[in-house]
Amino acid sequence: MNSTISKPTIPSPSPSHSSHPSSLFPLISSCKTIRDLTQVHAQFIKTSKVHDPLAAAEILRFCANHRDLEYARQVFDQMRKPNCFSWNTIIRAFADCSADEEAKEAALLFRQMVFAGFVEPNQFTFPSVLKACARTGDFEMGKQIHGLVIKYGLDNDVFVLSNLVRMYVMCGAMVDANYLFQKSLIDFGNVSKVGRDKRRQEGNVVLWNVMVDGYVRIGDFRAARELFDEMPHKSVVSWNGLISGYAQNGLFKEAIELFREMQLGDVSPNYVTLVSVLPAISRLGALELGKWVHLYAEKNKIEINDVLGSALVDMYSKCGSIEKALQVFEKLPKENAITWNAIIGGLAMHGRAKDALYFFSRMQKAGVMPTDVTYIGLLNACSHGGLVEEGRSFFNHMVSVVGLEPRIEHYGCMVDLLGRAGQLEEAEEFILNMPIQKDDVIWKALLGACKMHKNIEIGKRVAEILMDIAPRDSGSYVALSNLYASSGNWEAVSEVRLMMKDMDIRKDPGCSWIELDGVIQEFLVEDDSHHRAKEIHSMLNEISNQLRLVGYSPKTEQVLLNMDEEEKQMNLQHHSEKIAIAFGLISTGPKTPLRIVKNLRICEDCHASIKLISKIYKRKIIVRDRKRFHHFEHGTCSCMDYW
DNA sequence: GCTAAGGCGG
Repeated sequence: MNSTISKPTIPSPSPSHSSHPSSLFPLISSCKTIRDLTQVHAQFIKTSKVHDPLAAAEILRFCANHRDLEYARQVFDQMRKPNCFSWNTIIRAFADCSADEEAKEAALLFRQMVFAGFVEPNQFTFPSVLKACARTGDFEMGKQIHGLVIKYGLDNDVFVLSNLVRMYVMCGAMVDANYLFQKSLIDFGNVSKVGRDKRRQEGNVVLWNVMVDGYVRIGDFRAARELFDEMPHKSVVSWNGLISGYAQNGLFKEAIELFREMQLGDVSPNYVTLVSVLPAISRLGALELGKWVHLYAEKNKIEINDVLGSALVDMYSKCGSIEKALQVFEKLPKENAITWNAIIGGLAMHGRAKDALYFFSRMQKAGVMPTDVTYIGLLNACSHGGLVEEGRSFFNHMVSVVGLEPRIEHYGCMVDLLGRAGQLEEAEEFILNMPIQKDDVIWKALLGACKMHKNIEIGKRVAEILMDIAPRDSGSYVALSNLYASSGNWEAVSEVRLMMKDMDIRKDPGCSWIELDGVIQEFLVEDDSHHRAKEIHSMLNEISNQLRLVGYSPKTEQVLLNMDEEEKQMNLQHHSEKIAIAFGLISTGPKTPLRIVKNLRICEDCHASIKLISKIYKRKIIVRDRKRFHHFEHGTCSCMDYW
């Protein structure tokens, strides 16, 4: 199956960006920090200006914008008769906060406002309080507020309505949301009637967006897409919402496909579009498209700030271009840990352990506090570089110096680190002693290490645990089977195979892809569905002859099945990464580097043969497997055969 | 004065 990626034609820039409302109080607008504000506030108290509701509200707003809710609350509590404006500001301040506690406070404030009865909530109050209900998922309160909306006759306000729909969506009440959505469409009449009213149409788009988002949230992508396609008018947010929805739910191809489709229409991608689509590009390793996005940002004067920049760094790393990632990184503002995490993780993935450690020291010098994700990158770097002692000390550093609670991921990294280095007993010990709930992933890390070091004793033990806690997962069966196969215990192999058959558990099919001229070409294991299958097949034969000529003998230990030697060799020859490479060789000019992405880990035979292929055909071959990169050149691999 | 979309991870 192929999916097409757009050709790099860069459209013209889109006008954007909002303007800041000017303040009635120049003293307040000249404030930069809360400290500045306290001085102005003091002066306002002295001059009694603080009793001007507008002035007080602006102070309130400033605190809210600077996330100093405590101060905002004080200012609010000192108001003798807060008007509707002030209530709205304080409620909004709490509702905007991402924490549940604050959202609850917003709802509480709203109750007080209604019960006090001095001022009535208006169309500006409801969006905020509904947002708070949405955040806490307070369906009961949400319904009550819906009642109040009707009581105050605000159920035809697009802002209020879209927040009501959103509240239902976030409370998981899609039926209610949809009912309200349909009803409002009817109430508004069709689009041609409201088309003249720009504001209303915009509100209408939000309503649609919120509904599409709702279906995305409940994972109903078919309904989301249907609604999206039916939209009478799409804004850039409509596109961004679905693109990011796809990308965040593992539907990378769909995300990219939609991004491509967007370019055919009249809505131009903006900053958020790029940030949303980049993770999908990264995951698929679609370097050409990634470069296009980078160029688009530059041509359209979209600021490459830390957020977009980190996404680009990650994209270049995951698409095999660590040098380009480093280039982008150096131009970024570096006060944010995520930016550092992206480059450290990237270096780790490319096996450049020492560089990753060096960047960490730079990060510390820059005074940026590492986060738990930083340590995942560092531990990965140590793991791929065989730096066991360094890894241990990073783990300790994280806990005792930085005071971060290690999460299951960090334990996973440690097990991987110890396991890869052959310290299997210690790795097992480490798991047994960890203070938090063990999951399947952590045992799988150990099982992988057992397979790597052919330790059947521990391997069996781990596999049994795994089959108990994740009985439907093919990974543990395959790993166990490989473990037995590597020691030639074919009887045990077929036992595992039988078990899998009985339980109808299938091995995840190996799959590799290569991007050529903007098209992602995907190959499954033993794939002969490609329109150039014949040429690919003869190239595969040629490769295997060439390999034999230089004295290569296939490493058949990892083949799952008990087949005769010839069959096994044929089986290996048809691994998806080899097919992708054969296709790459016949489809590109001499010396063009080949970039392959594989969904699983690369097998030993493929690794050894690709080293030789890079020498025989004088090609740089960059393979990204499930865990990391392998740069093959002149017969060697950047992983130094340690992966 | 109010609504919709966002980067790093075993």
